[in-house]
Amino acid sequence: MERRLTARGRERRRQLLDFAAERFATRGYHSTSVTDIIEGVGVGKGVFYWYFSSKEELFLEILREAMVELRQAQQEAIADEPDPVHRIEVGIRSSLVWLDTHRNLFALLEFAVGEERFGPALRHGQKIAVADVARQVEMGMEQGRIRHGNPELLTHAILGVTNQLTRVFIHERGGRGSDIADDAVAFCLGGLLGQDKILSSALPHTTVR
Amino acid sequence: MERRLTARGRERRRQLLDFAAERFATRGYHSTSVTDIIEGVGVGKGVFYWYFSSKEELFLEILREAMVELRQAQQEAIADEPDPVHRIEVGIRSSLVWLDTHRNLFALLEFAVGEERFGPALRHGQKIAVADVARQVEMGMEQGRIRHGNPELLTHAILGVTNQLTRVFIHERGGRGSDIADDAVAFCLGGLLGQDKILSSALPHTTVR
Amino acid sequence: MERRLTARGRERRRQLLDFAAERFATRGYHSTSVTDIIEGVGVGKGVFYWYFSSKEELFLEILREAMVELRQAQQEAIADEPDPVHRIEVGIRSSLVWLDTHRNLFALLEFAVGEERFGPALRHGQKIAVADVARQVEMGMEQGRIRHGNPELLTHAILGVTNQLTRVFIHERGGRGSDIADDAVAFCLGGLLGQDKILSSALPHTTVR
Amino acid sequence: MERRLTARGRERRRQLLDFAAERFATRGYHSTSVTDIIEGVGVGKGVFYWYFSSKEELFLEILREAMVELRQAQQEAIADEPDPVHRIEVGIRSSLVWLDTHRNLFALLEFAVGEERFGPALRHGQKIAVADVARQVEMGMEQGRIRHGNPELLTHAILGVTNQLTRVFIHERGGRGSDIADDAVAFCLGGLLGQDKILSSALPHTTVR
DNA sequence: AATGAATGAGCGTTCATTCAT
DNA sequence: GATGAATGAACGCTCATTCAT
Repeated sequence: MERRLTARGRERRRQLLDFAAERFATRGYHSTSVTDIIEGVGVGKGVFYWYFSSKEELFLEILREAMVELRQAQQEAIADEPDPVHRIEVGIRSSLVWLDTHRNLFALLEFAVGEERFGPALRHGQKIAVADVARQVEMGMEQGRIRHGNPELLTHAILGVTNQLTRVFIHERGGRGSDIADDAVAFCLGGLLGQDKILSSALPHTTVR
Repeated sequence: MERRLTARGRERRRQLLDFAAERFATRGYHSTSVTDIIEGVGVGKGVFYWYFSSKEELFLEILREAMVELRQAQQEAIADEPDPVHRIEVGIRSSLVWLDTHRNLFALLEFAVGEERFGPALRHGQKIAVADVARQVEMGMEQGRIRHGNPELLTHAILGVTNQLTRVFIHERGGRGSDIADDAVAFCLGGLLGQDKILSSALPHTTVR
Repeated sequence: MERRLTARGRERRRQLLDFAAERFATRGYHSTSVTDIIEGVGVGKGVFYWYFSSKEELFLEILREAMVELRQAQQEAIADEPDPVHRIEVGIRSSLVWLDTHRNLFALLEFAVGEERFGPALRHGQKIAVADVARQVEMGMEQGRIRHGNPELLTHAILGVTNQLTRVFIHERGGRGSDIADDAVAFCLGGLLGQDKILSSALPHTTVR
Repeated sequence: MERRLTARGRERRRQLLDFAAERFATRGYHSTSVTDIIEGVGVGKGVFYWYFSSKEELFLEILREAMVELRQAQQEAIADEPDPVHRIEVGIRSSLVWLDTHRNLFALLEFAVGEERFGPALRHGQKIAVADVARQVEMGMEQGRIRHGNPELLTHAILGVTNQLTRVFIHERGGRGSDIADDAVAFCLGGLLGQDKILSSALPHTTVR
């Protein structure tokens, strides 16, 4: 599959990638057949397998590209920020904006989470993204700005917030990323900075079934 | 499908439901065929279609049951709690415990999120669960215990945290729900109670690409 | 694939087996598609895969049956013969007769020889058949009726003669097995009984490029 | 296809022929794609179709060359032999040696036997080879050295012996051609020279099912 | 003489669903 | 209630061949 492509070839590949991403996002991976894709692009079956070794590989390629792009957006956004807490905030905001402008890719990421096959690739990408943020969290802790805790876990909590808000308020309800950014940031920073005393589990009457 | 079932019939139905849930969770929805299920239970094809009109309906049934059970667990847990903030905390803890003891069902919920077909049913169930919690959040606001904001959005933020932590620390890494409960609660309550001043977006140099 | 079949099922299976054997023999394995077979029998695709796990398995099944049948014919033919040399002769004759009445199966065996995939099954079957004959050859040697030599090699020589004569005079030219039986037997017995002195390689002027 | 080739062109053609022969022999005709061949040689698709009109034609070309070479080896070997029986013996020996040193081509011949498409070409080549030997057999009969019979049939019997021994002892078991030559010659000459009296079919109790 | 891109019929196989018994 | 058999559309994929450059 290490194929040297001409300019025309790269263009075709892009066409397939873009059309497929759109289809996968709107119709789902399983409901989108290779035939759908090549008919949509207007080429023969062979073309598809000239550029991709399988439907699965195509999907993985889209997934990888999406994760790389999202990370780049985050990196560029925080590049000029020296303060770790600001960096986290700016990272959250830039993520929401990117996920807003690339809604179809968010749908793909959502789908991939629930699929055994794509889990590894997704976890790999997420590991990198999480490490980026966790480093800021750790720095914040060292500076006494963020309460003591497990940086990785806190990072996942942030990720959970941004993903869920994106899913519900942007993806399902068609809202704008910038509209929920303030709330997302407020909740996450509250979760990071908040004091331990708010934890009520010390109270004697708390029980869990 | 409104079928009056005998005791034996209900048992058969249960068998199919349980076996299918296990298979769907471990092997995935698409990789589990109706044939797999009926062979696993040891019955003929006709039996399957006697109890369920389609594979999809079977899955939806499992999904509905799971969501009802999760809600029941939460309701029972908070029944004795008068304080809204405590209720939220207890709700988070009971969710994590339930998701821990029903890992296979969590996998199903995860899968369903990414599938166009099961989105509506999932959103319907989630709507109810969210309304439950949002009521507590609202009450907390009225009592001045929780900072002002959109209760539904805050509830989704909580949901995002619990789901993500469950996915990563319980489902992927095989941890125990009770081990991450303190962190989840601390983050969420911090996010709910934290003051607005922590929001740094007021600072002049903050920009988002 | 260990499927309990009803009478009707066994009949269907037989239909598929017989039709496929005929097609494979006349048109070749690769040129006969699963679609050809099911259309020929007049059933749906699913039926094929209900009875056979793959086209390859179907072919192997036909192959196995053929080899078992051929061996049975030989065994029955020599059952009443006490003399090893007579047994060999009768074995040759019965083989030719069987290959004559089952020309399509001979074509399949011929094809299978040249195919990597079916080699093992074929060699397994041939091993058994060869062992049967080699035992007679050995006995003949012990009785001083057959010249000393490697029984297995001599058996393969016999096999080579019968196969080649079948291929050319029965299969290609449509002759009758009984018509060439005398010649085949004469040649093979000559090869088995002939004295060593006929080997001229001792002569000084014999050279091989 | 009657193309006037430059020296470089002939070289390319040879490269394709040799590489393809090797592949066909080791991987099989159907499992070797045109793409495999051109990638193995390191040229583009167009090159292939510049030298050969189809994959089938390429195979036929390899087949023809192999048969011509084998015949040449035999002819050269017997050139200095005046005695027909010696000629047959030397022919058998030289065949075994050639098939030993060209094992991959033997595999191709074996494959071609079972394929409808290549049968005619193979039969044509074999016809020539058989005629060569049959002439010697006939001469041997005229000289009273070989028992009376159908020269062509006896030639095919010889062919059957050499082919089967080559297949089993050289091709399958990796033995050396010269090691089985004595046995092959002994068996064949025995078959040719042996008296009619060894034919036991005259005995009253011989029956064939 | 040579290339990479494109074609598209055809392949073997799967599987949710229906049917006859 | 239950069975095994049957259906057939659809799938992902292959590959000999052709084409434009």
